[in-house]
Amino acid sequence: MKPLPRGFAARDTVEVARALLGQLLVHEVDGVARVGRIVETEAYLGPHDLACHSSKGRTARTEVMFGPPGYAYVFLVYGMHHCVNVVTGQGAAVLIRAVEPLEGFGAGARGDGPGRLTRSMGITRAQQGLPLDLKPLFLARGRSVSRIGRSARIGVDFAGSWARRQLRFFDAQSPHVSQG
DNA sequence: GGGACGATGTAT
DNA sequence: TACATCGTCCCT
Repeated sequence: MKPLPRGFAARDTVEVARALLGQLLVHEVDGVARVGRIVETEAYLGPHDLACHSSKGRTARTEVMFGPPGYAYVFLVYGMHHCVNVVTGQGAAVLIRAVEPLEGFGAGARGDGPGRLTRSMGITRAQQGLPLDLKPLFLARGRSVSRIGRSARIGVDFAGSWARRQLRFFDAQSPHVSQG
């Protein structure tokens, strides 16, 4: 399986959020590939976006978001769930919220939800800052999405008018999109 | 040093 | 609708 070029993420963040739909997220654990087809994403536009972690300032945690595009930003929420993002640069990133399990998922492991997919694919802060065009964690070409749905982002009600922006994108035909 | 607060998931 | 659970951020 051939990784997408790192430059895939070096575009407008909304464009990347849409282009990621249908592509594959691959994590090799102990030489075994876990493959999910991305069916739900959210765009976090940068320091001016009050829902974006980088809006709280440039800190050790968010530093990778200010680096070059095409790297993984992984964080822990609620003390127990990891979330994985594709950095697009300038403090912006795309959160992967759901994948369709294709390969290497354990029995009963699910991909619907940002915390579920990282758990199922073995992604933790150990993968923070990894380039997404090299093993063990990378993006690859998948089957394109025929209809893209759009909505406000999930769980960012604190962000004022930014909470209402339509920055969540999903495969309208996929049963693996999260409930939100 | 300490307290408030999550880009969630699951059980009640 | 309650709550588990802990890293991060800022000291309100």
